[in-house]
Amino acid sequence: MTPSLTEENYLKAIYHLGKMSGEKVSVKSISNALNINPASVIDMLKRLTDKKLIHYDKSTGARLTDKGFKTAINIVRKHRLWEVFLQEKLGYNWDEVHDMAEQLEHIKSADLADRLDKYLGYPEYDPHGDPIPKANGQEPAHRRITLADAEPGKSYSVVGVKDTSPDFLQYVQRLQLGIGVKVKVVEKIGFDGSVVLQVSKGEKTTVSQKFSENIMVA
Amino acid sequence: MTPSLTEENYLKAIYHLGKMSGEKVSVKSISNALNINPASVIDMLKRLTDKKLIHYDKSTGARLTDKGFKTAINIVRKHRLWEVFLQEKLGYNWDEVHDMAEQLEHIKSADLADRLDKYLGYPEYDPHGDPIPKANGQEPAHRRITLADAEPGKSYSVVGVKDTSPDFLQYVQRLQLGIGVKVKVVEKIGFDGSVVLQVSKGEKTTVSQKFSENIMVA
DNA sequence: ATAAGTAATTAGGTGACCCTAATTATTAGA
DNA sequence: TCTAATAATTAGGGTCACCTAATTACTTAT
Repeated sequence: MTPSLTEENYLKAIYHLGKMSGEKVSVKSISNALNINPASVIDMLKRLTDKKLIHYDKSTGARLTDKGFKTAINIVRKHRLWEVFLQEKLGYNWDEVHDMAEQLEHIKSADLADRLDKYLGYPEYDPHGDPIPKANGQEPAHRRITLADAEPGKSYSVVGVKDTSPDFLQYVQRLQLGIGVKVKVVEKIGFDGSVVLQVSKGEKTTVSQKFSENIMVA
Repeated sequence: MTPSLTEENYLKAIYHLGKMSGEKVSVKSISNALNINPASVIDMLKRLTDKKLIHYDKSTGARLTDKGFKTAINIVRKHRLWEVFLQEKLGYNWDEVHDMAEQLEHIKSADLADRLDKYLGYPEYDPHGDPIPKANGQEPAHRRITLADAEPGKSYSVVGVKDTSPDFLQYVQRLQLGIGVKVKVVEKIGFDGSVVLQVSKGEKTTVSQKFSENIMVA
């Protein structure tokens, strides 16, 4: 049976949580990510287990099976392709595409993603700088660090963000930190981890550690 | 409250049924159109009535309220715009776009349809020859008759189809009856209503009355 | 006018997904 | 180590959107 929209969202969440922190994907973390009550999450984990899309064990958390992984990576692929479409073809901004892509990623069709991929010229990254998985499920390698881990004195290119909340994305835009924008790390303040930046030959700005941890650079 | 996906599908069905036959939209007709049990249809008609999206009365059938009409026409608009996109931009065939558009029409966004419309160059008709409602809800007028009502001896242009089942659409393609294709009505058989056609200077073919009732020409 | 068919409706379920409240495990701090 | 906090789970519901079976209301043909 093809997974329901809701099941797809759980699989995607488990995929993201599993890769972002090597740690176990707990009921709590899923509950937080999807804003769903822990009791309901347990419900769903049972169903996903029955459908052999995940393995679940209290102590090790949830892990995607092969089948579950294929489903999840496919959704991620579609999400990111649609994001590229919305930005490149329809002219949306960086911070406007997420919600629509969240819906578009669930469109079912044998080859829509592949056609879209071709139409867009086989893009490697989405507007947030995240790599777009290939049709075969392979995710292009990408070596990225956050601004928090960047070396003072060096220059980097912005390749993406971690946080995707409107608040954050709007602040990012105000700082002119688009994809591909050059950023020089002037200094790191030891006291609180703040980072002093120079954005594309402009003035110096200081951002918090929390902020810097959410900007991906390469 | 914004209507659920299911509610949207009911509204769309009521819209189509209401316009195709000036007759009343009965429980039975909705049940047939959506392949849903009459009892369930009643359920839903109650809910749609509560939400003031339709008026329902056994003797007059279901009718869309202003609010319901706006919702329905918007879905139709999105459906047809997406069909154009799938054919024009992604290279799908006439008979492949329906199922995907059926899903895409439910994507929620303040201005996605308008951006798509602009991107596609404000098309007037979708690949089936059906008119695309404008953003303000106005449907471009179009004078079309079915092949069954066409006059023997005259030539017409195919502008669309009524049926959208794969079986039908594939047969249409086999007969080379694309949008804009010229068709000469050679003769009508009185006995069973069959129609003898000549498709774009090709050979003569005979089609059933049932078939001819589903081909729109102008 | 009445019987037979068809349409509409009611009653009583079901499964998917969600919730709250209560309970049991687990983990961490004094 | 024992207690307090946190996480996981169970029990019991709720809503949406569907179903079957039974009943009631129309229509139509004789």
